[in-house]
Amino acid sequence: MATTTSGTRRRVGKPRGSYAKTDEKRRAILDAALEVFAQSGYRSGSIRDIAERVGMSEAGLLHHFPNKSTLLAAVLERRDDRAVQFIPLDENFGGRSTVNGLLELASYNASEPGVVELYCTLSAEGTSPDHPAHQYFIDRYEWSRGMIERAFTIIQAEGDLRPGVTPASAAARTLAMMDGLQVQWLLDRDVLDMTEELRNFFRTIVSYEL
Amino acid sequence: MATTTSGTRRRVGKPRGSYAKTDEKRRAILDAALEVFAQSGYRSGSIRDIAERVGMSEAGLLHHFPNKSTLLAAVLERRDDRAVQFIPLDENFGGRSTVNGLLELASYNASEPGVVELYCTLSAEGTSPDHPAHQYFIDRYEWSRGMIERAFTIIQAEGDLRPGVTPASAAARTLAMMDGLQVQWLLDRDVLDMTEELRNFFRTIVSYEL
DNA sequence: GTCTATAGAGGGATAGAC
DNA sequence: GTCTATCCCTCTATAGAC
Repeated sequence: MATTTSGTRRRVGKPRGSYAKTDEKRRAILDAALEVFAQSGYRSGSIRDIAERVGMSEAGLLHHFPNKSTLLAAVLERRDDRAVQFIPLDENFGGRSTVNGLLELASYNASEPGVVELYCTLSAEGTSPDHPAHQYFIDRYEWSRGMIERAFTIIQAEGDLRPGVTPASAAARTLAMMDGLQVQWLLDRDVLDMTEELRNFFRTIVSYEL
Repeated sequence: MATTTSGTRRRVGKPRGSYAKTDEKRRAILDAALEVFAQSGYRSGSIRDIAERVGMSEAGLLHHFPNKSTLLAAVLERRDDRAVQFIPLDENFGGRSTVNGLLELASYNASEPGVVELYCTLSAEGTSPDHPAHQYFIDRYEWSRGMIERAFTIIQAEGDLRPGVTPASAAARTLAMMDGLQVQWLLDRDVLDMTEELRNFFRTIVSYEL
């Protein structure tokens, strides 16, 4: 096999080193796009703004990404594993490790306001059926709920889920709590400690010490 | 006192009846604006779209509201008491009645997707400091947290708050839960019962039967 | 790979006629 | 109170030069 495809780029018959600058540009564009989409949302965020931040023209930017929605998809794809990396998913997947991972994620989020803004803004915007990221968010929530539900099921089997709590309900409520805390935190970062409140929430769900 | 001011309108020296049609138009505009701002947000929602829905020109609409942000303020002001009406605020304010009121509010919300969309979309958009509704949402959350905190303080005094739960934390988390459930509900209305999940949440906060 | 130029759509707001 | 006409801005995307 002589061809490798990475996204839409083709790297056939040329030395890799000559693409270093292109990849750097792409990364710079994605960083700027994250900022802009986070602050203005997708619909109101402009390619012009992104291009300015990265120091190039709109046409220059569109050489790397054919259009705006492709750029959004690339931003989401790039940041997607961010959350997942906090949770051991393979054979090390466990109940308590997932809960701890979510707490660490909340803590990490508090250090990256831009990313919090991005997901908060885009998930609300993305509730519209005609939004380019609509299906992305549907899939993302479905997957996350399932993952967290499995974690709580394990905790329940260990006898550490509080009476009356079901794994499915607790999973949906965990995501809701994380999302909702972010809104209040973005409005006023001093009014609320996201990690501490998420921990308080978990204390009402599981019976072991946290 | 010969003058009455209602918003920016002045009704001096003319019979009230002659304004019935104007008020009707204003209401129609506000209804359309709610739909548009709910579906597209403030920044991407257009006066043009709102005017079309109400069957008039942009200039005609702008006769009633001088500009776009004034229109947004009017939409928010009009729908603001919606939530408050579910909670007895005067001398009848109480712990359990507030919790019940919030459950009824969640139930009402599920029957008015447009209003849920509006607040979900705008509160996320409004986290930006330059958004015209930014301060509105800061004030709104602060007021709501205080109100709910007072309710939980009463419940605590009655010995019905679960051990380890503080009124302030429970208040912030109650709002977070309501907001977060709405996002998931808007993405897929069959995946989740907002009222039931809010009730499940309250069960982890208070110790009396719900 | 990046630019200029431009097309073509859509937006907020104002002036002035009726 | 509502309209048409208009101004001037912003936006995405494409064509084609370099």
